[in-house]
Amino acid sequence: MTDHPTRLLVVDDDQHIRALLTRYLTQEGFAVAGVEDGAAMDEWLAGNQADLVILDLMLPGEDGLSLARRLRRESSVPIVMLSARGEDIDRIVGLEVGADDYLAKPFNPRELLARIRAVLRRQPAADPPAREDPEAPVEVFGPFRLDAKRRELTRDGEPLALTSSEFDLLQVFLARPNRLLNRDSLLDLLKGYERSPFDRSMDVQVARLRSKIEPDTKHPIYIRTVWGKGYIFTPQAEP
Amino acid sequence: MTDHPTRLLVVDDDQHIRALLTRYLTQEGFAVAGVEDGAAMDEWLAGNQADLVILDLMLPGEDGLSLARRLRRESSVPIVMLSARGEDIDRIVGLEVGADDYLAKPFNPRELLARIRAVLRRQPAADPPAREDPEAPVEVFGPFRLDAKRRELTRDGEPLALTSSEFDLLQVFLARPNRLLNRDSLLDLLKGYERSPFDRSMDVQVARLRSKIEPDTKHPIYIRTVWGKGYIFTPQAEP
DNA sequence: CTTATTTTGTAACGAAGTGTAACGGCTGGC
DNA sequence: GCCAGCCGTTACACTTCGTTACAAAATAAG
Repeated sequence: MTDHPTRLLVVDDDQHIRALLTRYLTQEGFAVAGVEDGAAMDEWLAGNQADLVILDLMLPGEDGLSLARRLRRESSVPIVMLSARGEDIDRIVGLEVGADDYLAKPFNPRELLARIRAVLRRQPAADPPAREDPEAPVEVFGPFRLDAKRRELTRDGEPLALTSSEFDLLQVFLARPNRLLNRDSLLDLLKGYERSPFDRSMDVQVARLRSKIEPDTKHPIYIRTVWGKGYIFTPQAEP
Repeated sequence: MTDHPTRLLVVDDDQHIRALLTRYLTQEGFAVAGVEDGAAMDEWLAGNQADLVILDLMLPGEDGLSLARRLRRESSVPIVMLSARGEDIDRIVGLEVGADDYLAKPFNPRELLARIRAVLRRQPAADPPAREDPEAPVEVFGPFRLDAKRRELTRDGEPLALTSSEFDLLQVFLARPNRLLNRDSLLDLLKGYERSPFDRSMDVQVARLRSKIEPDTKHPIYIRTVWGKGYIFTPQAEP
């Protein structure tokens, strides 16, 4: 679970609307920043991070549609668009551009709030692997090559089928090489919830992953057990 | 149906009126720009396109009548004239010059709105040539090429028939590359309604789309499943 | 060293999630 | 009205993954 308030960025050239939204949404528990156009948005995002962007369609300079496309290309931050147009055709335009929801002006702030919450709720809360690696989408260890974007693992170039959670687990290990990871941490990282006393699911997951990547599961070289403590992932040099 | 808001240009030297009209007409769903005289109008039109021009009769420098004549000479954009003088003679002169309608100050914004709509309705969408959008609505992934405007998909140049909802789905994916999209979001984006607990329609739609674009549906490379979460679209580099 | 206790590995089971073929209601063209 | 095609629903097979049970391994106790 996050330990900071959800950060919203409002991009609208109307000072009045920015003030209104900032006041209202702050009051609802969000951290709200407001900027007036795309250039200011870029500047703000260079130094800050948003959990959701509220984007006006009509902006001076680069317009909202174009901004949304740009945002989408470089991040997966949820977008809610505001627009004066409310017809169905607009919904499609919004979709094409990659917005998550769409609201026609004039709007009821309560409705905007509801949509923001709905979008955030739908946002897969705990996808640790997805935000694990903003930089390096491809990791190599031994004969393996893991592509985070495509969620694909290959050994010597041959694709090796992992299930979703096996992949997530491997990614968590890969991001923390040579580090002891206990079962509680792993479960928290992967599922986002507390581990109950007799939960063995991590053991089983580790066993399943080992069976796919270890040359000899009896003597694992990648994922080693530290008795009474947890597991350590040790990437091997290429053979 | 147009795929952008109707763009209005207000030419009036009174800052107050420009602000009023901009606010009011924006709220009614138009994209509104305001300039204060003929020179500014020319400048604006050099870089933008208007679907209708609202022109004050009394202007500093070149007056509204003259502007209307010039506009008429070089384009067929509809013109609504505003004037402080409300006599019949002016009305006739305004129309004679080529304006499409005429309104005396002080006017009720609602009436202006009604006249704008009436003029636009009369205008038989006769401007397809002028309407080319700067954004290329064409996306490329792998051997595919998706043209949003024509709603066409081609593979290696060969047209590939998609149904309209398959096309919509692909478009939604394409606008959100490398991003986990759960079934709730997809259904909301595509159909606009909540997903009921056992709704499998997205699964079926995804299967149908896969069968048309994936080389091997057993091992999809474009639309991958994340078990328990949703789908991720990963555009591949060109082969 | 022998035995008891704790921890781990893994096979097996079953609930839940997913792929997809088949069915049928609906719509739009003729 | 007929036909074709679209698409939501359903059914069923298959996959995934948490749980459980039990054996093996590691450690602690005697």
